[in-house]
Amino acid sequence: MPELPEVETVRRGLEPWLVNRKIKRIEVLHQGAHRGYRKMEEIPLSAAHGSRIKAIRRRGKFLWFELNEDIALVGHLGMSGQIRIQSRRLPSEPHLRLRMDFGDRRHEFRFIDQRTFGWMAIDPLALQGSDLLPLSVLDIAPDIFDSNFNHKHVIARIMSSKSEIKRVLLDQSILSGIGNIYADEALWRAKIHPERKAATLEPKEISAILSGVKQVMTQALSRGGTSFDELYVNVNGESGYFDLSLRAYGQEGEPCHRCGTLIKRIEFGNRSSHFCPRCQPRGRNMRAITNRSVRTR
DNA sequence: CCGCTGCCCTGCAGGC
DNA sequence: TGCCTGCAGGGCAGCG
Repeated sequence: MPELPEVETVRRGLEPWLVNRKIKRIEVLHQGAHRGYRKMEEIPLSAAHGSRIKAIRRRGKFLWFELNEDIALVGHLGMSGQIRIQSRRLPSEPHLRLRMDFGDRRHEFRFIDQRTFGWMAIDPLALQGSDLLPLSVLDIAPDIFDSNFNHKHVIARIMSSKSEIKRVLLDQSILSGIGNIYADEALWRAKIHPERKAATLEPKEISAILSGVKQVMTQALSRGGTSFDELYVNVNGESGYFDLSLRAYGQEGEPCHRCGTLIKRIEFGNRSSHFCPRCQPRGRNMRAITNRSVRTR
């Protein structure tokens, strides 16, 4: 599942191939790959034909190619999206959704997406402060590596939420780039229960979560950066290059690396949270709400 | 305005 | 063996 470190790895991998190159042709092989984003006016991807890619930028999990001061080609990998610089001669992948000719004799850009939650679209750029952002990114908060990231402001926003901290961490309008995996990992590092109400957290505890986020993402980035070769600019989601370092996510029934207590999995909404019941206690304020996690066994 | 649920989609694992 | 169900989870629409 591509979260910030995976998208950033893709961005870094694409830069040497695409910056200053001209988009010759984009071919959409699956309509879903170019579905209208929100109520955005749908501009055909062919509008990018002939444009030079000035820069490749990222905020949170959103990636975009800046084409000029007015327009960008924006992409989101969704859950299963992959971007590869691939030999033109290789046959189409089973879930190839879009390909782009960027003027390289031997290689082309391929967008592959099994579950089709990903998309690419032409999006007008707008000024936000000193940043040029695609319209679809205007509501996305700066991520933890962004120079606009404001630690105090984010702490205040988290504390003013009425939700559980896990939900808040997944809210891309407060702090972007975090998905289910990194949320669980950061909470494990900070020793905070995923169902703690955000408003009950001390600033110190939120700082611990934020540094957990930064640590685990930095670690993932350093590994992701070493895992791709010349042709593949993306990380292979299935290879689990980061699995070795996972302490909570997907570790149900495994002993906690700190205390040996078995990691527990609980449902929330349509998804799940993984945590150590001993290192990450609910805290007094949670006891009244539910004992669902106890009932699962 | 805010918070939460349901939904989009496909492949795969596990149960019967 | 084959069918069915549930699960994976990004983010949005729509509801209360």
